[in-house]
Amino acid sequence: MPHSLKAESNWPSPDKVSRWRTHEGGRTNDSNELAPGHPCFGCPVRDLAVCNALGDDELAVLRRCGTTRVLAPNEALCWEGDSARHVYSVSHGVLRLTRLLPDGRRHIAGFSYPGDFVGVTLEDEHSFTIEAVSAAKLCRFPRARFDEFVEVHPNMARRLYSNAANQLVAAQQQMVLLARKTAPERLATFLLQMVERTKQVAGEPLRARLPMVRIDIADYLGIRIETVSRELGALKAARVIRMQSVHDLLILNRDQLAARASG
Amino acid sequence: MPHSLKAESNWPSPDKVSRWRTHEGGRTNDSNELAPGHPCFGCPVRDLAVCNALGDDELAVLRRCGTTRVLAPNEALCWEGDSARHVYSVSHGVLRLTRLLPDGRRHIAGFSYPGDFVGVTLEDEHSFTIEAVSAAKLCRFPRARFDEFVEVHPNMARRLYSNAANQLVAAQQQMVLLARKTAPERLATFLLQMVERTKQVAGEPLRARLPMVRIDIADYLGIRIETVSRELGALKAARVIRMQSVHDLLILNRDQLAARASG
DNA sequence: CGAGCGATTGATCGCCATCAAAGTGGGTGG
DNA sequence: CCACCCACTTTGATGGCGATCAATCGCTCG
Repeated sequence: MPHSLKAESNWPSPDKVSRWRTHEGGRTNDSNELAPGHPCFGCPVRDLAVCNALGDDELAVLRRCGTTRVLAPNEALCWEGDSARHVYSVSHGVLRLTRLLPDGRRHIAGFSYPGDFVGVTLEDEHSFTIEAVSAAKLCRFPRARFDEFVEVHPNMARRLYSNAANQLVAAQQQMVLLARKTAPERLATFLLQMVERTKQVAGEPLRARLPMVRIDIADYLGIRIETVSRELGALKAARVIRMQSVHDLLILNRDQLAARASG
Repeated sequence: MPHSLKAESNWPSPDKVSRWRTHEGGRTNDSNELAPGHPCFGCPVRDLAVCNALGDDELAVLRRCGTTRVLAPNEALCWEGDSARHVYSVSHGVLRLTRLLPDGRRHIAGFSYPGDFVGVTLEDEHSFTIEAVSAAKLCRFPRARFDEFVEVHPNMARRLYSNAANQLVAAQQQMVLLARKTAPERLATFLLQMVERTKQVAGEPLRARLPMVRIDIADYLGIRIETVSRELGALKAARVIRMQSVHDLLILNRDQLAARASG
């Protein structure tokens, strides 16, 4: 593991990994095929993403062309304009997809979580700079090999299509937000999205984990960092949220949050 | 032809249609299969869209389940939330895909031109209200039949995927515009898009046809109608454009327009 | 303990929205 | 054929939201 990762503890210990695997119903016999040193050993997204669409035999084929890539926070996976020679599947951590205008104005098209594809494109070049928000780990596939694989496995092709369609739906949602919502509405909408992406514990209050820094939120919502702060402050003052820490919110009143999001 | 179409002259006369067909290289023998009364007779987008990905035999199969639908200006093809029972391919005219916030704020996700698919979704419901900007004509396919067809024709599946990928790229472009560009930049960017979609005549000055009304432009760009007018006025004053009519612009200085679009 | 970065809070400014009032032109009916 | 009408567009005056500029806070790390 490269030294660029600040804390070893960011990664699951081996026995944690084992627990995850046994929690995933159905495919346990397949763990027998994997040596602990194999790149896919203990991958927590076995039942998400790429792998979900595949039978064990198909997966074995795909595995052979995949390697892993580890990113430290803020480390780039690729730059906008790089030739698109690989596709990736996120297994740990969160990434951001950013794009710059010539004068440096920045936009974040989205955040990618474990189970998401990144770097998939029909173009020759990556259209985004992809960076780690938090320490991240990915499966990397050479594009040529991946394309061949898709060609032979209709399930994977369907999966890719459905992935593109879902991303399109999300992008259309976001366009409405950017075109027509006010700053408070943007923040509320964003927090609801983050609630969805945060693992909740039954019986405990609703939480929203914000793995990214304030400027990432601002560049995602098309506002400024000061506005993000002020609107969070307003939600706090209105007792809609409470801040456990800068990256960790409690949602005290989800209905109120939804009302402020305007659809 | 329904009376809702104001002017018969909006549609190509039969001999015009014939000229178009002979302009399309390659598939002329296939015209023998079509009686003049057939819905696909003389379709000017035979080599675009759906049909392009298919051989003549495949196309014949698809044809059997397609009918045509004609729309008067501002007539709706479907409403946001309607169950998505059909998919369409635009053959004439321009459509707009709109979405409303609960309080009536409107956003236009995009405009669809001849050759474009519309109404294609993986959801059960249409996610947009689709309306005619100008008098329009479409090929309509029952979704169930269309899905079956796609299932059996990998070329069509690839075509659909590529279509989704392209729409995604366009949506990502538009998000940057909405998140980070100023009003003058938005207008300039939009005009460049319209130049691309306008058929140019070699040797004549560059033109941009704007089939939609000002409020559609505003709702597409996330600004107000008055701002659209003012920025068009500014471009006119700067001798970057000239207005032949409200819907028809001459581009006097494309480089200047590109400079004002900021990428 | 101090340095430095990110977050917050405060003060002011400017772009674009909003409100208001013509101007324009295509279509209709007299 | 002309005059009116109505919808769309343009232009003008004002205001507000969020950007910008500026200062402070507070946490993490050396």
